[in-house]
Amino acid sequence: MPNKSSFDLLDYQIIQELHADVRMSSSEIARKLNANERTIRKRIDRLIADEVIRPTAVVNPQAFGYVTAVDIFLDAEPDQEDEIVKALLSIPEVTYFAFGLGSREMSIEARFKNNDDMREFLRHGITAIPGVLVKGYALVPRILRNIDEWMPKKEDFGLETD
Amino acid sequence: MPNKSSFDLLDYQIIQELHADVRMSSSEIARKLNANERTIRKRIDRLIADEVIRPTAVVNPQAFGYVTAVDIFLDAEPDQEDEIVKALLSIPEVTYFAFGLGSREMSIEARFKNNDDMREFLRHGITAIPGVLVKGYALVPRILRNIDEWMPKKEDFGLETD
DNA sequence: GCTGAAAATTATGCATT
DNA sequence: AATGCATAATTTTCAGC
Repeated sequence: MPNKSSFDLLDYQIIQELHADVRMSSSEIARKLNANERTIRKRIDRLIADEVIRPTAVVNPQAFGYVTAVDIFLDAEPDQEDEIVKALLSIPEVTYFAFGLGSREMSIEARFKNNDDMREFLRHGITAIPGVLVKGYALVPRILRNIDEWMPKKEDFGLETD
Repeated sequence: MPNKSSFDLLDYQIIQELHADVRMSSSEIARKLNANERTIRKRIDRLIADEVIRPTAVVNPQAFGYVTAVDIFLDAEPDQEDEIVKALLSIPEVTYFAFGLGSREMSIEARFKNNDDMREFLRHGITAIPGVLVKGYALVPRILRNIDEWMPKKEDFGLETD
């Protein structure tokens, strides 16, 4: 079956390199991949412009003392969805925020420096938002992988597996 | 109350700039912050060495056709924890993986290109791992924030709020 | 821990295929 | 879409404060 992916081997290799070290210079990538520096740069620019990759500095919450994480499952009043979304996104402790299937379902992950802060948030922080009900929550003692560590498969670039 | 944060205003500003655009040159950051380029570079190197920030290219699953996400809650046989962790981390579709409170509890988030792939994973992919039981799962139609977008508060740098 | 100055490296703009 | 070339900008190295 022919693959009509819009990416090729060079894209795959560039993304691999940038994923491992986004500060690597285009010249060095070009050297490693036996390609022209100008070509590499244009590819990188296009990958960024097309929002295929987003170069950023991911901040480690633990370095700032945020050692506790909790997943919170919410029931949100549909009439106030816009306000609720806005309120949740404005909370700095919220590190993840997603909609569930039903129009009322939302889930967040939040980080805290200690159990008191977490408890305070669960009891007074989150419930202070009008239209929000905490359906349940679960402590998350250890996170082993996050989206920023994700990489597509080789096949996603229209390439055969090794 | 005096704050004994190990970070200062300059660190805060540097992280802000890099978070917004990690490709920004040290020279440009220095210009924006009225600091010396050498100073900025050393600060950046230290922030990276101390694992406060991790410069990377976050890959957008949607750009590769991964349009569906599902949260899966697992019951894992404690005796086989090591093997299960290894197996889960080796699955490319898994974009999030965390332990729950109990020694048996794990949760993952996985991405798929379509519902068939997701269903296949739920019915045969995940359950093929010895010692793993799917307790439940929930579709995630839309994700509004992820950890890579997180930034500490100004107070976390030992600074007053505006 | 911060800064200076020269050398090496890299990025950019323009043109060509 | 990829590349060569000249110029501008940045990073690096070594040093001193």
